[in-house]
Amino acid sequence: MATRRVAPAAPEQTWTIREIAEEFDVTHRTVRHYEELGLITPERRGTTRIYHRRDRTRLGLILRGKRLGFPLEEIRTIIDLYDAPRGRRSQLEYVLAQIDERRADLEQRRRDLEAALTELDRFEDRCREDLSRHSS
Amino acid sequence: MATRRVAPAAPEQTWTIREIAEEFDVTHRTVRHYEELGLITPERRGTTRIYHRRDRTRLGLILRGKRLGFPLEEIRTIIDLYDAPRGRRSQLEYVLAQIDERRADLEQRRRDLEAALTELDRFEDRCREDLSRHSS
DNA sequence: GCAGTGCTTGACGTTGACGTCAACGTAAGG
DNA sequence: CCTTACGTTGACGTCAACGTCAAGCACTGC
Repeated sequence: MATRRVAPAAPEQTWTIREIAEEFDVTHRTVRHYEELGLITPERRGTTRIYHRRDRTRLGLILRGKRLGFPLEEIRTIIDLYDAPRGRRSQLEYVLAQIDERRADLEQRRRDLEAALTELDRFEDRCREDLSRHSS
Repeated sequence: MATRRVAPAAPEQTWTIREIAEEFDVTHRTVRHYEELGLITPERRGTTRIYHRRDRTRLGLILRGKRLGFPLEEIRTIIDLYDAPRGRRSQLEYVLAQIDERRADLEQRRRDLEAALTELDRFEDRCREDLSRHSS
């Protein structure tokens, strides 16, 4: 495998709490709450929080997890999984087992989702039939 | 369309609160809570609650909605939609509009879900690569 | 007839996920 | 130098979704 060339230390872009909060359409209180629970750990310049791309990525994962109905504690274990050490074989196997659990969970949700959409479609068909009878 | 023959008033099966709670693997307190919020309205024989097939169907919808991460109040508006009066044309059109909103919501969740599953797959691939390097 | 067992209604407690102050630090502009 | 804007840390409030008693009725079996 070819070795990658590293960019010459471009001054990485950072964000303030207000900026990422507005960008993701949450309040700064929400962002701080996630930090209290250990879901994001922004850099500190003195006392001020500095957010990097990594933090933005994590915030995106958190909010998607929320839209899917996962509790924050569970979300933490999930995104921590992506950053978990995978050096030793046993660690890797643990991570792979966790992945399987996660997938099973997500696939259950997918089944629920497909069922809900199917029912919704059938219901719409019935309504449209009723509507056409009105017109005739 | 042919008229349907109605079954000769078979003694419809009913359930007690304990029975449906166990069947759906929730506590009776949960079932009562859903009733307090108006999500199910079991028959009353004296003071005792009697659950019919209709209530079981609704409970199933509620729990699926929960697995998909919907709040109970929203779930109520959804399942009420299925029982909403659709006699007048305006009512039908309202219901159809609601259906569209619901579908948009569900499809957003589906996108989130697919994205999460795709990322999980890619992550598993990386882990399996690491693992194979261990073995070599 | 009385003890269980199951069902009932309150009423209060708890947990998760933030909202909402209050009180203060700090860097920039007028 | 003083205001203004944005940042910070507590601490407490709130709302949803139940859990957890307590206390009582109603039928069943012995």
